[in-house]
Amino acid sequence: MVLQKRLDYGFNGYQVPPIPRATRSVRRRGIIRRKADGNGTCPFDLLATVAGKLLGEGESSPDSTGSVRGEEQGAIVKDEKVKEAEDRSLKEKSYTEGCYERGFFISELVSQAPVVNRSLSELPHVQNDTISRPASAGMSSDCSEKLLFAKQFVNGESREERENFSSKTEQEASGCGVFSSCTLDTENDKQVKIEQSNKAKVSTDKGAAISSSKFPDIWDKNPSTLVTSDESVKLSLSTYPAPCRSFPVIRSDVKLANKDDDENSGCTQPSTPNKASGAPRVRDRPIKKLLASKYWEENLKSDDEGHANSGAKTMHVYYNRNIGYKHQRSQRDFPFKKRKLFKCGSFSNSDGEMSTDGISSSPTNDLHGNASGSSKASSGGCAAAGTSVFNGGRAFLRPGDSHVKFRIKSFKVPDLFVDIPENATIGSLKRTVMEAVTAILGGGLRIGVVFQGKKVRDDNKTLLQTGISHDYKLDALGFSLEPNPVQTSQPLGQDCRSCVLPYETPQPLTRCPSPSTVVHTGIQQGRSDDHTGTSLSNCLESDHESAPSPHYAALEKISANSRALVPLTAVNAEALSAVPLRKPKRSEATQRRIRRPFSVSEVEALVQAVEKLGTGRWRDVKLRAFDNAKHRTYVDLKDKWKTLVHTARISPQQRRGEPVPQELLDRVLTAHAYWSQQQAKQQMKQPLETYLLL
DNA sequence: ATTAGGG
DNA sequence: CCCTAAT
Repeated sequence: MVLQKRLDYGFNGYQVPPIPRATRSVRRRGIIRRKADGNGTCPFDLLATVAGKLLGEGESSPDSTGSVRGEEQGAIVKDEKVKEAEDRSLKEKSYTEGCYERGFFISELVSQAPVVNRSLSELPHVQNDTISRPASAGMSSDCSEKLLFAKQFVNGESREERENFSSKTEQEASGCGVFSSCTLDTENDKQVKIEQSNKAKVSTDKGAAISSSKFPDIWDKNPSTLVTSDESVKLSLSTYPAPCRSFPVIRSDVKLANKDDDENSGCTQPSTPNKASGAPRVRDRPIKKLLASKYWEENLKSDDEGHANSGAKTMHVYYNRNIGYKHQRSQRDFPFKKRKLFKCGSFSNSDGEMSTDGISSSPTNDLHGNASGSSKASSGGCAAAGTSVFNGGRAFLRPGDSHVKFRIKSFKVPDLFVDIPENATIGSLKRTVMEAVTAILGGGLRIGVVFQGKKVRDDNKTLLQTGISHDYKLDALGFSLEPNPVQTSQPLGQDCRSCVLPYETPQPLTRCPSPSTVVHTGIQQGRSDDHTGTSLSNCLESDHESAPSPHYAALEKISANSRALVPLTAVNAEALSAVPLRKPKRSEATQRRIRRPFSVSEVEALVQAVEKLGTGRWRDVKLRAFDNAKHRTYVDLKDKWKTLVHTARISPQQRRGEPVPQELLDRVLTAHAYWSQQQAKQQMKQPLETYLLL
């Protein structure tokens, strides 16, 4: 009967009808786990929150299970697969002739071989095994012959997967590409430029190019399988140049700049759509984020003009990425719209300072008065949120004013390590960087205060006692963002205790001028700080997710009057609480995964798999065609199929996105119809059997 | 963990 | 894509 049906259908690619599997020996793999939640345990949660919001939500989801899970797990799974395969072969009973012609299978195996540049000829054992594998005895049904073939097929399949694995691991092991060089402007450059021309025209580093290894187009070679090399590029991101440094320098030379001149730069600019993702060739491979270790370096003193000062110190802190990540997650539920509102996507810093400089001079409106002046700074800060060190600050002093006012110019990003496949899209790269940065901030930050080259550890000291008065020496005060000790596995060498809480200011709509945050990418070997690499802008223009709210610029304000920072702290906390600060609450907040449109190649693979396996076996489909696409879960595949069917039914005019070849859509409809029918049949038989049993 | 469907 | 209910 089944056979008849099948023949009627005339499609010989279908394999077997869905068979309920009582037991699964193979589990998970590539399943995206979300809902990582972490509680803000750091004392400076506030700051972390702020920073996180500034950054906006991190893009990529933690779908990558990491590159570590190579061979070891692979080996395990292999066996399981074989087991399952055999297991299944014994269970599946309704087979149809057409499918089991050896030729068919063999060719299938060949065409589906996940190994990019291999053919069966190179893998004799596979072929042999596939063909000569003896059928296991113990079949009870009368379709032993069919089972035999089925088994062969299944075995072949598992073989295929084995091969898949080995090749994968191989490539994983050796596929560490390297970005050769990138360039971009340094912040210092910008600063200089800005200083020179009041116009604050900043050359963005958008041009930063990743001149690097070719982006192998694996797709072309084997479009039907989603297996690609696992070559990945590891980027070491750090501030440029070299170890991030720069403490903000409080300066008295307040400059006013044309506010509008720089508004067009940076993230407000329309970004080039990330077409790459749609292209079949560019595989949105899981991004392996190896942000395991982060280095926080800071050199004390050195103003943003590039004047290196003496007394430079460097501090390395081992930063636990996982923890940071959790926090990152927890911050993600920040209202998307909010982020959009403020088109502040970059970590740029040049703008704010220059432009507004609305020096809030009024001694009285510490909070509101500053809002105007600081707001801008905030924007700058916001941009820089993902950084570890304040880059610059400005003091606004007024005679007779016992308050010390200043503004943080920017932050710099500490070293980050990113592991990303070569064929990843720029968009994903940006996302990754964003995530890295966010992770840091999410890990909890605290502020360190450096005065005259020394860390001020005593939080109880007053500014006056410390020497920070309205007539303190300029350039003597600095701030730093430091990893939270609570989250840090390694106590910072030079622990700094002092801190200043973030000062939140009402933020008018401002934008970030130029994506100046320079991310320094270098060849990452383990976690050596290699600063020879290149830099990239990590302004995620293409992804509107980069709209941190300027609200949270970690801007501190020091009042010479306030005995200590305590009073201010209270105020700040209060101010913050008034803002949509929902992070602490929804610690388990999850972020919506980034949208990753299926490429034609993927659709092709999906269709092919479904034709063979049918609908309703998404796990198998996943394993079969998307085993290496870690970001595609079976649910995704199912959803995609759903939309594909829908797409196929609507008129071409109504379709959106990357057009799917009509041919594929036709196959979708055909397969869908077929399997729907099968399913219906299955349903029919069910009650019948039940009836017979009774 | 998977599947199926609605949102 | 997300979320859930039901397996």
